[in-house]
Amino acid sequence: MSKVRVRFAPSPTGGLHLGGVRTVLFNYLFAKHHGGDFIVRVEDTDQTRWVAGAEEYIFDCLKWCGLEPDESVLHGGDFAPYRQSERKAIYRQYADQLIEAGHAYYAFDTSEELEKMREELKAKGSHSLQYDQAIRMGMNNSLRLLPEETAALLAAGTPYVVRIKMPANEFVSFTDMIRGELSFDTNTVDDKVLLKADGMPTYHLAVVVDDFLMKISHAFRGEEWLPSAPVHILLWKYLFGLDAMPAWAHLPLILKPDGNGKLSKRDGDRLGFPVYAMDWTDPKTSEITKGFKEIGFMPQAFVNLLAVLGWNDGSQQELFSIEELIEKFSMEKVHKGGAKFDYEKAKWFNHEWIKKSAAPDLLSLVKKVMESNQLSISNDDYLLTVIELVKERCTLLTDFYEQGKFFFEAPVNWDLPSVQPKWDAGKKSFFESFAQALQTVEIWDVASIENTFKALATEHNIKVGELQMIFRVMLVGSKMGPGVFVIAQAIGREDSIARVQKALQHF
RNA sequence: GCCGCGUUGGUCAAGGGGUUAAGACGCCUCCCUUUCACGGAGGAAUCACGGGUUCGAAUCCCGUACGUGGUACCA
Repeated sequence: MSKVRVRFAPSPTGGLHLGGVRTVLFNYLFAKHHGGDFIVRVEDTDQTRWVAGAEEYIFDCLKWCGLEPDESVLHGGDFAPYRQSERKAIYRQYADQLIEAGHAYYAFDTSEELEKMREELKAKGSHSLQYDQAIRMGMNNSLRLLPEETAALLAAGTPYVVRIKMPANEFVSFTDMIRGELSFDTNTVDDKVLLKADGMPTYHLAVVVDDFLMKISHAFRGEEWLPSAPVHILLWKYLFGLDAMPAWAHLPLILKPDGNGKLSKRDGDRLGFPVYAMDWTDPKTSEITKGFKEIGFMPQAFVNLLAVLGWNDGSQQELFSIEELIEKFSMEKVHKGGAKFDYEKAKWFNHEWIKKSAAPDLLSLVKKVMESNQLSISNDDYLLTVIELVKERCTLLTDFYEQGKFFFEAPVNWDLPSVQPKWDAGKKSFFESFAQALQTVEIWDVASIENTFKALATEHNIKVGELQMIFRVMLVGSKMGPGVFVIAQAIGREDSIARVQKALQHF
């Protein structure tokens, strides 16, 4: 087998959807598993849908995910250009070739005429509203027109498109790596537009031409492309021969969690979770759509959760590093059916990744979180200690602020409702003595602080438990966080004493 | 409407003729911790339906239902 080469072909029309990232991921994993190349080709043939900044944003997302292409607009490569708008001239000759061979034709129908045609079909109660063999001889195209008429129209500069001429009574079949043998009746497929009036190819032509020219060995895309697969297969047959055609796999869709249909950005807004990989700002409306990155996901977790949405290796393993995924991934194990996205499970993956990450690997990420909350970090070693102490209770990276801020700042208000019912003169006197005792603790560590605390409690004849809760609220402000004595040790002697004394004035 | 694809607990899923039908998320109970998590022990909950084939179907076949995608000079 020749070298494995796969491509992801986004169109720069907006934010990068989770389903898009998963398509990237499956492409990437397959390529790397087989020692092949991963190519990103920008499909910007629709100028009306082009959005400023979208292309750059897509590459930023891939970078964040760690799924870097071997070849692309950004990375270069032997098959440049990688932007279809820059390849415009290439497609025309293949369209001409198809026309000459009788596999395609010129169509001069205006959009009004097309609309009228569909209206009429509908009125007649037709089952199909397609531009197909049933109606094409009644339309304004080179199939019906005399050659002279066509030539005259072309000479006059009449706008036209090129359509594929779907053959009658044929079955187009191919093997899908996920679904197996698939077969389509050409009678049910329409004469798709190949070249638009502006001279740009549609997806149908461009994907076939570029996959050939770029020596793509395996073509993976979403399930929504299945119905037009016969068009692509036929184009391969007419243009380059079926032997050169890449192997296909149509990936299952990612569905909305609650009801029906493909997951969309709207569902995220509605249900309160991100759908895009990173924050996306609409250049027209300046509206920001939240991304997984900014919400607090680790890229490893994001990649992990996407990988197991529609794929698993048959074992019970759920946590995979990218290296393990590359090793274990196989297209045959990808499911046929779509999967509903479950944000709760997504968060669980992130939680697991935070727990299993070593503090130094979390350092810069957590530092950013702290700093974006106006908490400046001057001591990395101290932050490392804090990370180690609180990471198991952080589901999102952004949780590190709530879970860790009291290590840096004394509380300004306290959970008084929990303290006051238990607060009395005896407790007050205990803490006064305790603050003093802390001055003289010789070695400032957990055991010494705890021993001092407990000995003093016994002396004052008060139950240790109640005292501990109050001590916690003094240090933290609320009933949360790691062990109290661990916190005391971490924040240090001066700070611990100061917090107790300050609390004493407010309780 | 027409064409295609799909269907194992609420969700992700293993299992591809004989299983008490794994596991995970979430939920509930308990233990640990006089905090919150982590961790641990339990629990409720599933093969869409109807026909075949077979000694035996979650597994194979056919229907039906439901879901979903396409049906653009969008990708």
